[in-house]
Amino acid sequence: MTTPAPDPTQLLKCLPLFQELLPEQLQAIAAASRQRRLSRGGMLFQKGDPAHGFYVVVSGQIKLAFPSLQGNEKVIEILGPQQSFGEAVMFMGRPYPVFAEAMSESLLLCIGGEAVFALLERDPGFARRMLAGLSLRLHTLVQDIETYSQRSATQRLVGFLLQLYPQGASGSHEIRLPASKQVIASRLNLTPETLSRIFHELSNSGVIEVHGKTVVIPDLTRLREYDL
Amino acid sequence: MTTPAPDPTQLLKCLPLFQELLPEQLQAIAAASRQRRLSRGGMLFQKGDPAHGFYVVVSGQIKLAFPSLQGNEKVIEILGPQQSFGEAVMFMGRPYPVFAEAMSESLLLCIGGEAVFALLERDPGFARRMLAGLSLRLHTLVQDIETYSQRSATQRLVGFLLQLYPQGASGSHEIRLPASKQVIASRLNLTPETLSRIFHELSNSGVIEVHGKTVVIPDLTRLREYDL
DNA sequence: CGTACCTTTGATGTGAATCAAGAGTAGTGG
DNA sequence: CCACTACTCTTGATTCACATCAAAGGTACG
Repeated sequence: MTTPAPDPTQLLKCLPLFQELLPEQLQAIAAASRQRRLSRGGMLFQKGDPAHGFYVVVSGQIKLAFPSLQGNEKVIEILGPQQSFGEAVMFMGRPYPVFAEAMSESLLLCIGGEAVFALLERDPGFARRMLAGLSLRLHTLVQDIETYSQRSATQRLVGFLLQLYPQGASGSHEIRLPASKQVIASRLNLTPETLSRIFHELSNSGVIEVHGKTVVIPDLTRLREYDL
Repeated sequence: MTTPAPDPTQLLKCLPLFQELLPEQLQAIAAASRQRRLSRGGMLFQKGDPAHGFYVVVSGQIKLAFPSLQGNEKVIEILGPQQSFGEAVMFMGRPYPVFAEAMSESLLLCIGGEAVFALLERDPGFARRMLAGLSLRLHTLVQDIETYSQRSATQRLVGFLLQLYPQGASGSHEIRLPASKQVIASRLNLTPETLSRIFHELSNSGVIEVHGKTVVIPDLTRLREYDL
């Protein structure tokens, strides 16, 4: 039933973060990492759990979110293959500020903190790549704040769709939503009802067509206009 | 008129980031840094400017914000002495995503990127502190998003006041607002009108007293209850 | 002491949440 | 293959928090 365990070294070397490491360094990291399988709905960690390392998504999808008293959680990020998370928390030796749940059958690599710290000692280039990676995330978050605070619900959705649109690809004009509309609504800080209504409006004005999880964009330029 | 230029090395060694550097390392950093004076309203950099280094506030106050078409800008952060900013952008070699403006007569240290990169090569401990510093910022931003998206205007203000409240200090019960109410409103993603009304409500219910920029908190516990 | 900017106060407007059903859609097991 | 349950998604009516508009005090400072 379960797919065969892939070689961790192979997986690691595909990550931007580890791109330029020497084989022996890769080995060291690989040795300090464990694989972790989760089925849909499985919890990787809870908010408040202590962090001993960071994670890389190999396959599947993981969502990071805040639990909420009334069960309506707030999704911070939806992570796919090749994306990593938890580095920041590891460096600070703090508990996780969010929880992580698998949205589908997922495979993860869990990389122990000690190995990273050891590598940091020896390879300044590694430090620099790590720093750059973290900076990128910071940058993204700053933009998220801009988004949340200055843009309407419609603009947020359009921005999201545009971001999903394969770079420069002018062929297909078709997007597959990466998650259920509920989850996307939460990511965009909207209720499912509102999201539904906006999809409807955009359809009516002919800017997009929605068929289940498929969104067709007949005129990219026109959609972009909503993005201000 | 201008205060005498202080010794950059003295300033640097007070910063958490540079706390444990060797004197010669401090020298190197100091050599690569320039001082920068700004008067109230002076611009340090604009959104979109290229980043060649990062900044440390020595004295005064700097605000980081997004420009906005209609002139109503969105304040991301208000930075005081000892705080630094721009590291993330420097590592990515990207232009600044926000602009920086002095809110009062300010003195800054501008630290060149090359010196930092060089130090990174030699001192893994420095790398680690840098990483931790950046991680902390990331953490804060994630919390900011939680704040913006899940909390009411009143809760945001109370949270802000609580954060301003000197740690554990049970003596004074008195806070000085670090900026004009306008600016604070923006930082909390509110209009000045709304902020004013909330201050009024909180005063009426006796949880706080407001006198200009001074806020008195007669009962800390009661204020905390608003914070949920 | 006057001009320019903060801050307050009141009246009104609105985007999105909430509440409340209903309509698909998808797995489950007989 | 067809109910049976359980979601996810839509649609409409209503509400509410906060923004916007407008105008009047306050305060700071050249």
